[in-house]
Amino acid sequence: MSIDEVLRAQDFRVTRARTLVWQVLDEAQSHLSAADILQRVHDHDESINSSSVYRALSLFSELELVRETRQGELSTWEPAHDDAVIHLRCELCDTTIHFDAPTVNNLRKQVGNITNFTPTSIDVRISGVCQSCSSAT
Amino acid sequence: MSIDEVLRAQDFRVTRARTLVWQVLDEAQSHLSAADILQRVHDHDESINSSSVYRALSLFSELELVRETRQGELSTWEPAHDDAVIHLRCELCDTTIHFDAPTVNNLRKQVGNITNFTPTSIDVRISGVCQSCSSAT
DNA sequence: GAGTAAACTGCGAACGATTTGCAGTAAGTG
DNA sequence: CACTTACTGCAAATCGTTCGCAGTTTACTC
Repeated sequence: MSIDEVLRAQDFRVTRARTLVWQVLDEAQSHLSAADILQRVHDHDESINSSSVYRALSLFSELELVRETRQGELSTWEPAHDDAVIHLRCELCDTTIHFDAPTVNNLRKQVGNITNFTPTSIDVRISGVCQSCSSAT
Repeated sequence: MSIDEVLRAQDFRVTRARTLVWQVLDEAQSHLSAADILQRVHDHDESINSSSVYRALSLFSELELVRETRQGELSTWEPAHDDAVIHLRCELCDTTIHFDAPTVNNLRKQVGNITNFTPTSIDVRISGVCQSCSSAT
């Protein structure tokens, strides 16, 4: 289902701002800051305002089409994905990559079994140095 | 080693603001926002300014005496602790509790072995509903 | 204790990412 | 094409956090 269809199916209008923001996130498939997104949107259409970008992002969040994450000072967004994924964030270049680890689900179960806490979502983040930064010494 | 000694050992001065901020964090042993901290500091001394609280927190962060975390909109601070600890955050009451899970270290090793990413710190957060909130239905 | 240099504080102004109010624009419908 | 109203651009507001500066405290020496 395309973004247009998703929007229309829920009675939201398909607008240039929304389409472009989605396209940018979908093409990048990585963590982008609001500034990144705005810049890439502007590559397609200078006239889109930052408010519209924020408004599109918050709509997409509500529809659970994107996932917002705080990284250091600012928020980043990426297309929504399964949460049994580890975010590896490079301290040098600030890039985040994904690592698919089924173990994460065990961790979640473990907590559910041992404690009286009922988990709904899990978020595993590891900071460190990525391959390209460590080889670029 | 008391906070006073830690500070003096590194040639920082022991001041009322620093002492109070540390005392508040140490007594709470939980995640406090800057506003929480300021308020509790003010319970002891009205004259301490918020800038001083922020400055104390950022000093303590550099000395790795406290750990700063982003929770939703704002930052929270807590005394530093081992990172093989899972943060369980209740979606209803916004409280964060700790769960000691040795498995976390396995996860870290796994990533180190399988990928070319060199981990330095790991942060596992689980959202859900805590016991008191789920029984208070 | 008094004297000193430098570190630290309070204050208020600045900052910067995000949000909001409003008047105008454009998406969807018939 | 005409009409309704959701959505947008703009500029101003918000709000947690940071910063510059003048005045105060700390730690140190005598």
